[in-house]
Amino acid sequence: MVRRPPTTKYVRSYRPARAGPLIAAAPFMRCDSTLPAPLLNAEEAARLALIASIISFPKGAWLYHEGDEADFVYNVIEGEVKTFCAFSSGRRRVTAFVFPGDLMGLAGNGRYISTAQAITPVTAYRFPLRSLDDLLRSDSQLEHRFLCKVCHDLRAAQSHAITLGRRDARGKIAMFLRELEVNHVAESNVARPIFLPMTRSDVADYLGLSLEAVSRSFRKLEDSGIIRFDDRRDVRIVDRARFEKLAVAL
Amino acid sequence: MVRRPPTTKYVRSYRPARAGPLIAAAPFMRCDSTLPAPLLNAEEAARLALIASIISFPKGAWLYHEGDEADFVYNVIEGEVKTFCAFSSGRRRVTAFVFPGDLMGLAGNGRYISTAQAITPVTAYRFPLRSLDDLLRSDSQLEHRFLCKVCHDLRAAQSHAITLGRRDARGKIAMFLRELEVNHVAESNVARPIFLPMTRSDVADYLGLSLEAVSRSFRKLEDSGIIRFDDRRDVRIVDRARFEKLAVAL
DNA sequence: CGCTACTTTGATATTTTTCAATCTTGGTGG
DNA sequence: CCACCAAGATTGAAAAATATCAAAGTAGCG
Repeated sequence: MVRRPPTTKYVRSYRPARAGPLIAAAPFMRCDSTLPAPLLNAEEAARLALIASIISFPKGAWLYHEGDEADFVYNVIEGEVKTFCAFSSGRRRVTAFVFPGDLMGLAGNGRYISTAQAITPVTAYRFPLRSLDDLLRSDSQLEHRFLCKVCHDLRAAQSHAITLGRRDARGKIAMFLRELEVNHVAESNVARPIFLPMTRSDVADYLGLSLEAVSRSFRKLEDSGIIRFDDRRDVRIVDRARFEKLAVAL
Repeated sequence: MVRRPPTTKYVRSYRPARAGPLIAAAPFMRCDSTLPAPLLNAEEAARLALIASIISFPKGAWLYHEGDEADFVYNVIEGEVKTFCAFSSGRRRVTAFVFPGDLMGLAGNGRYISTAQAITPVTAYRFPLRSLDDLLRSDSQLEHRFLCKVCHDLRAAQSHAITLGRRDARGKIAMFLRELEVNHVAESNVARPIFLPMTRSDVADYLGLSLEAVSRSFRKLEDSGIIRFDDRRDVRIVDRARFEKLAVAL
């Protein structure tokens, strides 16, 4: 029933631009900032790089499929990915948007629990699960970093669940925008519009709304003067105070 | 604004009935079963027990509060706990129900991200975060177990998000019941009614519904002959086929 | 045995989903 | 370089569902 295009393979063998994987997460223990920060130091990244290859995917490519044997874990370097579950009704539920610094494919117990598709051209480190498992078992320090990252992702998933629990479309959209914004801030401190690499339909599947509701909510927010679209993919928060009032979990 | 009863402290210093903590999770790597299974062997449990104390809480007690310094991690031995976020509107969102074999309090980055309250009398192992962190750093094997467990919880949180994404109350209820049922099966293979330790209001806050919608959905399912209540807290699946049709993510 | 907290049930109002049609935009190829 | 095409996005009107408000019914606990 579910269409299953083959997993796209585009191994590029160029040299890493960086010393190694960048894994971002808010720290596990007490710390000043709650913002995601690079988790690995140069040496740790280098150890990881030894088992990694770099792989690139064009926009729309499938990285892996729900139910497939989980052979690889990915660490996104550039671009954005969505992970989703597709149901027999044709409906989809997006479980996460994956950004640079994030891990993907780790959550499967032997098999991937969701399908991953590139929503922009993507470059990522790819770790054979087998090698990664061996490495982590023998490298306690590195394993601790992974534990931090997964805890971070768990928090993010719970936060997503809180967003989904809201019953007003505009509130969901506001919380979603703020989530994206935090990501931006983490990347650079420049105040720039929030970039929406995903389609309205993806947003709908992520927030548990119809795509029409997403479209209408964006419009209402813009008409109220709370946000402003530069174009369909770039939004600015115009009225911060009212925006925050909406985005505060209700 | 938010009422904040003091964290209840009832340290009981009896000897553990078991050799040590029981942490349940579906395995990380490929494996036959996807059901949660005990993750620790006797030796691992013993090592953990060295830094643990056993603590008991009466029904309704607060284990910790959102925003508090995260000093302890808990492993539930008996009883059930809910973790939730309370908002200024007085509304609550239940992020998880915690059962025996589960971990709690691990996800905070220095501070707890939710409030934990016992919904039945609870007994739990309590690990000082500081000691646990030291132990995990020095005990790679044990750390790997924790990584498995957190991955498991991440999957569970994403599954929760999928449930929340549904727009029909009955479907949400069905998925919720199945989630509880899997938990039961893991505990023992006996076919017995599904026990609902939480209130309808808790269920509503977990599923993003009003408590009236929860009540009505239960009734509709019972009137349709799909489920049957022995009493308000014990449900049986009467018509498995139709139940599964509902519970399949739509 | 009575109180209190939790549940159920009913009627109404609000929202969103659906269904359908139109409009944009980005990409392709002539 | 421009026109065309297809996927994505918007908008409108009607229908369905849940939220809300209000009141009455249960059950558990001391």
